[in-house]
Amino acid sequence: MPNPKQPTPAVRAAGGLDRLWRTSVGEDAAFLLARANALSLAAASEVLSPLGLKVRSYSVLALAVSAERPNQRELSEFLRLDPSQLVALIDELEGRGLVRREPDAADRRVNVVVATDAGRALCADARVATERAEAAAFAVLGDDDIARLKEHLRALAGAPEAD
Amino acid sequence: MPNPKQPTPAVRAAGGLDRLWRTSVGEDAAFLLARANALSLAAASEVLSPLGLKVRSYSVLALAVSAERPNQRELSEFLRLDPSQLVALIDELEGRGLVRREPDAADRRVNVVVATDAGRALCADARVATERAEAAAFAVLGDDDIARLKEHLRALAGAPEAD
DNA sequence: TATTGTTATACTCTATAACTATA
DNA sequence: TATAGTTATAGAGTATAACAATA
Repeated sequence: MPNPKQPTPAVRAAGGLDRLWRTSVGEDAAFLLARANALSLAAASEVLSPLGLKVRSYSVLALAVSAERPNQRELSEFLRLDPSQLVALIDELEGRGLVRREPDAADRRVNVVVATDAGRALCADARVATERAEAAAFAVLGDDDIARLKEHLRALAGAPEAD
Repeated sequence: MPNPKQPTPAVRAAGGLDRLWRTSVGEDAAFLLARANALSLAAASEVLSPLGLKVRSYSVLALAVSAERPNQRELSEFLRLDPSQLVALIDELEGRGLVRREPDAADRRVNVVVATDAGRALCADARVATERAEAAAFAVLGDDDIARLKEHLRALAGAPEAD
């Protein structure tokens, strides 16, 4: 139901939601962050769904496509998901032929997760779709503001400083 | 497990997570937003837990404390929660004597949710705690940056323009 | 007939612990 | 003995539909 419609009668009768935006909650950075995230997540989910991907599986796929050859433990820490959750995500992607587990030669316990050609193709499509959705979701801000916002979020998210 | 520790051996052997930050995922605004939100959420949850509150119940309580006298439908739309979820949240707060349902005189179907004295007191404590936690979580940014970030997030979150 | 709040239910995430195979 | 990946399971969170009271 978290899908927005027009306000219901009981809300309009009370004067609309703007009233509530003026409370302390509407000033709370954590609340704003949560809301912005929910909207961005919903936008991404919507365009990924026709491709058979969720935000989670897309982020795994995108990392598997990269040249960095991440192993499961790295994906787990980077995405802040439990290793057991990654198993399920990778199982599904592997079952669809989008991704492959390659045992590391140096340490045969670790699996490197790499994308197949099909995975690369799908990921490219998904990337176009999400970038378009993201642009729409962030359209209320100007380009400079978006750039600054991303810098700030990178800092909050704990990204390494350098460049 | 989403609780951070020091990197595991398999991660350090691969060169640390900074590699993965340099992929396209590390540039994705939606990913950054999700990560920043997860960290802020975890920080808030941690300080609210000793007060017997979760982020959800705290936001309901904070709105009930406000002078705006929100009804359940307004809370539902503002917090983007299904009405049925609010029932459970309010049931719990009411059971603890923090909140009261007051039937609206004009339309007896609607319940206005108002905080009790105990609810106000607890909310005040919770607000101090979360503000402190928030300050710590955002400490990597300067005051000006935080102010600008909040403006941007307000815009993304769909807050009304005026002031 | 429509709407508010409620109940019931199924489904998806998330968290936890125990297991295996390698080291 | 410790770690990577796996399995199994229980809990929290989420979405959906149907219901009673009121409009």
